[in-house]
Amino acid sequence: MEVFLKSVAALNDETRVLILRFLDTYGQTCVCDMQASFEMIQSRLSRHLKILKDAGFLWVDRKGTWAYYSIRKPLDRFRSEALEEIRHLDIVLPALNKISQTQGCKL
Amino acid sequence: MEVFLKSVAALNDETRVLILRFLDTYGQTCVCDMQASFEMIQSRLSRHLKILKDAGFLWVDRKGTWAYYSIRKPLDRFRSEALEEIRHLDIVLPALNKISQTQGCKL
DNA sequence: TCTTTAAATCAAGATATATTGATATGTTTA
DNA sequence: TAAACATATCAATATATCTTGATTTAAAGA
Repeated sequence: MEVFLKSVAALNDETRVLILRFLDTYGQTCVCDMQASFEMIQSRLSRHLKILKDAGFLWVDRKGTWAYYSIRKPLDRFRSEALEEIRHLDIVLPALNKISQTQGCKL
Repeated sequence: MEVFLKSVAALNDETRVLILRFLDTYGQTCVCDMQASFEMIQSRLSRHLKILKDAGFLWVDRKGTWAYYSIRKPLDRFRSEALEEIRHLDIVLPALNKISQTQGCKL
């Protein structure tokens, strides 16, 4: 029950659904590029990423001070069904703003 | 997005997960039997049933003053996957206490 | 080692959701 | 039509979650 409710709680927020859709669309992305793309303040984004990670949806790859998040694979059945549902939602996704490649992550 | 989040929000509560499992296990049940089975105060149960119904998980059949709730069929893909997941959770379900058949719903 | 940078965590306030007890609605029966 | 009953809704409080800004951690480079 705990694990199921944790997955559901993670899905129960529009911001996190957008993040899942974003990562599903653009693939592995570093935190600062997500910050720039979503124009979201760092602590807020970080918190949502943690919740999604702790609920088993995301994987983090750390390189130095940078953190690259991606959809965890494989997802179990329920989580991948949720993702499939999210994939078909009519959402306006922000463009991928890869500031990391140009000016670095000075935000 | 709205509809998806409404489904997810409905699932995001242990009591409601129990109710879904209960109705999936025992089939259509009247409110007062659920009250008796869960030993739950009436307004609380009624609220949770409404949330599940409004989220598309339940169907209500009214006969006079009585209301019989059941899992709505057919469920769409995401909702039925959620139900399938709930079906496999390790839950201690209360026994079905059919007070409606013996003393009526005097609670 | 000191500074800079990226990310995570913390604390406070704002917002949303759950619970309870009281009241309202609507149907049946006396 | 009045009373009893099953269920729904409301109002107040309690609890949980989200947002923000500040602080902390940890890695890299000067």
